Amino acid sequence: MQALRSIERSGICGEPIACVGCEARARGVCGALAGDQLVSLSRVSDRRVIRPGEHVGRAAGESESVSNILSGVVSLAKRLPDGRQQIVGLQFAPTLVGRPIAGDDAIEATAAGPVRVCTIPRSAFEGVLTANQAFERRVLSQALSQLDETRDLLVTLARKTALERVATYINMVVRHARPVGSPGEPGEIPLPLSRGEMADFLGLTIETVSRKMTELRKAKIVDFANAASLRILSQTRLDQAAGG
Amino acid sequence: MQALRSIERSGICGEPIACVGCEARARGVCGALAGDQLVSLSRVSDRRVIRPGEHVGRAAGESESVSNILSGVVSLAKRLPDGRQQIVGLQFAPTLVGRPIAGDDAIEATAAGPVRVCTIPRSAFEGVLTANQAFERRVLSQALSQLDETRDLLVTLARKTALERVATYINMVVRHARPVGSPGEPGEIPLPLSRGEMADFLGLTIETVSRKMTELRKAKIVDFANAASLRILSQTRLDQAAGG
DNA sequence: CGTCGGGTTGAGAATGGTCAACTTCAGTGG
DNA sequence: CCACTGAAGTTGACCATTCTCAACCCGACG
Repeated sequence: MQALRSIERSGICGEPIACVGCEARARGVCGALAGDQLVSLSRVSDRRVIRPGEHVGRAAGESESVSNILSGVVSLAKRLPDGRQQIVGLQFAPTLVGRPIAGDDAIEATAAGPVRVCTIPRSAFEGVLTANQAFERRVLSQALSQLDETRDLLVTLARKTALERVATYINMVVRHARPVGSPGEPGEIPLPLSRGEMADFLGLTIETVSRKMTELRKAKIVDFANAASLRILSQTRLDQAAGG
Repeated sequence: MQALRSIERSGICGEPIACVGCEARARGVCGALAGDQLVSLSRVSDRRVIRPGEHVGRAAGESESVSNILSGVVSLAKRLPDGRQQIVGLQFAPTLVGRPIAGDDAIEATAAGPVRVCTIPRSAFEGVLTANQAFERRVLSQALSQLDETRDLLVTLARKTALERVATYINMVVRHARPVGSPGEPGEIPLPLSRGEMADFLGLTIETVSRKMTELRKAKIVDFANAASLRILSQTRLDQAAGG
């Protein structure tokens, strides 16, 4: 969780050094920012690395904040009073974690694997939200995308079989692993979640996830030597197994 | 689907007649509008009544639009290629139905019971979104609320038992039936969804919903003469049955 | 009075959960 | 280098919840 704060500017056009080449600037909400706004935001923002299993945005009693994911995967989990829990979303770079505007939440954002984030106090974030309408539009757009994704996940959990859910998850990871143009068959794809986290995400148990992974392997749809990565043997049949 | 278009203004302060006393104006996104903006929006908006089972916002080959629910309940459903379907959200007044900004959707918004809406062409809606930042903020806020609700539903479907889901649904209806201050034990509460729709919403089958309703009745937690409404006998035990 | 849609109830099947044993592998210390 | 340990993963046997299929009920409506 080392703080890499940088408030220097790069020489050329006044863009803060921390923001040069940043994923959030290229494709995330910060793309709407320039000049003074970017500089003043970068002055209060804080780049850090979150270790696997640590919470995002609640580092050591600090106040409410919003974080931009720069790399890695963050899981959002909710918990029922009796302890049952469910991962309600996985977020990849470059998306926002944390409430952009006030509201009760009770969501746990946890780093699945190492995650780099750029954290901004919520007060500062809200300031930019109000000062820059293009920024607010991007936040709205991102919220709507997350709504869509959450609804898709809802259908998956409510209507798909265990095998379909596992296949759907693998497909989801594959889509994020190959950023844009998809080369036919890549090599080993790292799985960001452990079996237990997959179970939490897919509304299953560890045992069922394990069984269905084995089933996919025995059906020669995927193959893997270790549990944490795999290789797609037939994308077609994987899509089929994912059931839409 | 009668069109009740009204572009007249009320005498007093220039508020369009159609907007006087409107739910969407009191608590919905239109609360951010006044004067000319409200007038010009009301000029292109269209109040109509949607009959049960009809789709919202796709009336007879019209272009893309956004609708504000004035009264009634709208269900949002997604469908898998093989026909399995799932209701991914229920929306009550005064919330927006339809994509505020572009994006692919494939969601079916259907009236569950009679619904009154105020429909606005998306182009006009986007115009207001850009012209009035308070309006955009309300849209963002509503999107975030929907995200929260969808995540709650996700946990319910992924982790709760059939009985808990049915009880959770009843509680949800109760909360919307008693708008604000809840008088202890009200009378008959109408259930907006049929058993089949409840099943689609809760990720169950009609038979299981029916059985669990019976179970709740036999346990004297609720009571009902007809299938379409019920009476709460013990809110405490209902909360308990809903499991958080 | 018959039919139709929606709802309820029952019996049996099946999917996924539970509990428990076992394997694998990384890390540790002899 | 090897044995030990603990965490993560796999596999198996059994069980429970929910689904499937089918019959039946009931009220609305012709």
